[in-house]
Amino acid sequence: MRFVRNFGLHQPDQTPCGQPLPVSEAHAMVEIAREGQLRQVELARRLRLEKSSVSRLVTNLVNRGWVHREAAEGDGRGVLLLLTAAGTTAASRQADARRDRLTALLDRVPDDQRSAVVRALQTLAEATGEPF
Amino acid sequence: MRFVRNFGLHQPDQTPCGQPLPVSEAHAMVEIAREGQLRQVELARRLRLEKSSVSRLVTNLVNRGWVHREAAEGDGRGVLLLLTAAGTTAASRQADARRDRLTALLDRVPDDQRSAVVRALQTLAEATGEPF
DNA sequence: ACCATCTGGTTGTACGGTCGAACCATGCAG
DNA sequence: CTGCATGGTTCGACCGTACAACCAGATGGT
Repeated sequence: MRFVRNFGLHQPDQTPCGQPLPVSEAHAMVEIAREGQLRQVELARRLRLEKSSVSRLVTNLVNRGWVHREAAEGDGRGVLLLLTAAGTTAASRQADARRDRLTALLDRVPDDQRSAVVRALQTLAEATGEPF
Repeated sequence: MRFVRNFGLHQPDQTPCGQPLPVSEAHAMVEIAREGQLRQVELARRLRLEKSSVSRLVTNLVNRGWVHREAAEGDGRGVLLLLTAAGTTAASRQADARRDRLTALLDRVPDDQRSAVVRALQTLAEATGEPF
């Protein structure tokens, strides 16, 4: 709880890393950038959002010129998401901001605990991987 | 990011611990319960919220019958927050839910890493204690 | 003692993220 | 072919938050 508050995770309309970007959009960018291309339904699954929310979210990203919607091959219903050139640039800029912010954070934890903290967060992410 | 999503921290209108309660209200209850009494301005500082948001938030808690507003002694402007009897009950119920949820989460991390995870989160909370 | 300034709270307004439901089109199995 | 499931979109509503304007009580300098 303290970490959520202190880190600014309670305000969904801006990144804790200083980017003027809603948290969910930033997360979406990370997922799409990581995979190169992503089905919209898969994005919803990863972000734990309803498909309607994702539809809007993606529309926002498209309006920013970062994402391109494309028909998924082999399934006439699906939508495939890809980063535009501008999107790739934006994603790496955001990654930089994230890295800066996280190193600034880690600078404030004792040296001998840094790796433990990082490992702990990975462990937590895995532990929450599937509903419990 | 994965942890935030998986744990459900991205939806502010319900607790990740299953309580039908906005996250910020739950956090407020924790703070008030911990201190016994709390100045509203101090609650805003801890929750990292604007005073206007806190004013509304507290009004909600009052409407639930959980919190009692009282004039702060020694300062005619201030408001002192106290839990009602119902509020104390609710707080402990929420604490139970939180404990259950967190032990369920910890059950999914390897035994030899549990204490490390808990310690890491404490470290992170401290590291973000003051703006950086 | 007075006035300007600061501080704590409240209210009005606007914004935006999320969900659920209704709807449509496409895939799929019987 | 028919019924059901799946992927997306749009609509409506809800609610948490910030910012600005405002008020009242506190504070410090002259």
